[in-house]
Amino acid sequence: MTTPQRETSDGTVGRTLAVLDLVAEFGRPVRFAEILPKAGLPKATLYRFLQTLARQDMLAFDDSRQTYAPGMRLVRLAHSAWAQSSLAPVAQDVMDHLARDIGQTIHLAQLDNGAVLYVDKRNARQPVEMFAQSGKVGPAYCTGVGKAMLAHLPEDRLAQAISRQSFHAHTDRTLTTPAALRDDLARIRERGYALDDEEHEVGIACIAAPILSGNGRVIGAISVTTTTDTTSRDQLLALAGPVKEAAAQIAAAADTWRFPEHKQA
Amino acid sequence: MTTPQRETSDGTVGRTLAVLDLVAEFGRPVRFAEILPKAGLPKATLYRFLQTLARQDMLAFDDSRQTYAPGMRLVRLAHSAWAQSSLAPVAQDVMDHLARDIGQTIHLAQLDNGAVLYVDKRNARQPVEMFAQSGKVGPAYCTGVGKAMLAHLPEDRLAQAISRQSFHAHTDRTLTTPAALRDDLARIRERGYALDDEEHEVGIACIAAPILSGNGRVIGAISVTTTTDTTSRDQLLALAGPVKEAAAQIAAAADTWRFPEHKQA
DNA sequence: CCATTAGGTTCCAAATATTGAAACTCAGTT
DNA sequence: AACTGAGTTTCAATATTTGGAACCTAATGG
Repeated sequence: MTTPQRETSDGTVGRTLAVLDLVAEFGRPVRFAEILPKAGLPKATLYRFLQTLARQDMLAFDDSRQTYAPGMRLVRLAHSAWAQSSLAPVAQDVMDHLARDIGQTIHLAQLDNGAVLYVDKRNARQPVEMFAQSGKVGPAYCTGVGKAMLAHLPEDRLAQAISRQSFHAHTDRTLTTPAALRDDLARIRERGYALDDEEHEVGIACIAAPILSGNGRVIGAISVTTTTDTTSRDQLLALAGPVKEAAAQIAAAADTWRFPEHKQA
Repeated sequence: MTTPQRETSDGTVGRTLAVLDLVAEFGRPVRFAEILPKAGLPKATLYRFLQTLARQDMLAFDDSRQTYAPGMRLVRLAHSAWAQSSLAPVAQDVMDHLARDIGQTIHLAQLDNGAVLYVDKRNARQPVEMFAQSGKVGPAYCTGVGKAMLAHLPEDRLAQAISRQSFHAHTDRTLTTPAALRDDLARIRERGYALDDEEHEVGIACIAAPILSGNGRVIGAISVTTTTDTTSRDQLLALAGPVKEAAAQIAAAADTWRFPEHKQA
């Protein structure tokens, strides 16, 4: 039906998963009473949902503190998701090479509900930061990877994505209107790369390129991040080539990619 | 009702999540027909479950190939889980130090349903392997971290965990009986560290220490992995000190750990 | 020290969503 | 043209979910 209501979610499963999201959003262990008002569910119902999620190990309940936090089953499942549904495994080699070649922090991201979902990363120096970065979400309208992806979205999906942006002025260079953003997106399409010139964080700039599949759909983006005090704008722009090249390689790899055969006894 | 059928799991949510696990276990995109026999559910029911999961972005459905794979929402959620329910954030500094000091691959793991769940890792050299390692599960009976944790489980939970082990002889040194394992666990308790001397993979040895909370419960384990052709047994044993030390530090950090305060406008 | 409240938990009849056998659709075969 | 296998939809029967209200505790405070 054309009921533009919020047909929020389907069935018990949907409602329960919404609660899971809610708990995850807190970013810290939460108590029943903190969730209740935000959930908009009757006490008894929320209670049952939390119980179920906890029994299912989707949430971990801390007896002593009486708090709920996302459970380890999610980590297990996500490993699977990351390994088979993300661009990360396919892009691994390209990421390694690019990281070695230019020695800067690089990110691999995908678009997820209008937001940027980072799926892999290489740090300039440090050993890792793992998951600490993979799985993280960020805004699309003010990051290099975000804009690179938005720029190549078909109009309907773009409109939808834009409507979900919050347009918070993180810095005084942040684009804060759909119009300004659309202008930039047009430029990005022409150049083939996106710039985030301190739009998200002061002192941080990055250059990003979209990863386009054979049929022209955006399937992700890759970016190099630098600090303005160690890297000039020209130096950053000089990276456009390598970044676009890497994006193209990942795209090619993704088109070829077939799942490695598995078999278990 | 008094139909003591298979009350396998709770409600629709439980049954749906079981299907999610099932899909994840395949380790590759799967088609409806492949899932059906393993699910033990009526066609229509399985179909609805998959639909729901896909709509919820817990599964990604590939239109062209008609396959289901774990979805990106899991990656988002897992980030949250990892950041707040795992030992990883607390152990970060200790991991970094240990990695720097001994320059070998180190793992941080937790026990999850009788299996080892790796939650963090530092590679000897390479930039990363990310998620590729975090979220991975492995056997408990033949890995250093696994045995270190089993050794400190209270009897009831140990018995339960042991009953879940598959005791596959990965190498000719693998302990393949509960009795042999229990012997080793006793030794581990005495020494304070566990050894995996090519029990899981030929040419790979590791030394691991349990991470015990203030009240004596195992909350995880940490290990150093080496290859037998670059490191002698004595050299490996010499790492017992640093590993135990690191474990103790993580334990201490975990006991102190309070969640950093958050607030959003 | 009892009264009061706030955070949790349990009940249970009514309302609803789930169930799954069967029928159906849409390729690809034979 | 009839068949087959994979995937999708239907729909009445029925098991599940629902949530208001009662019920437990600790805590809090007067």
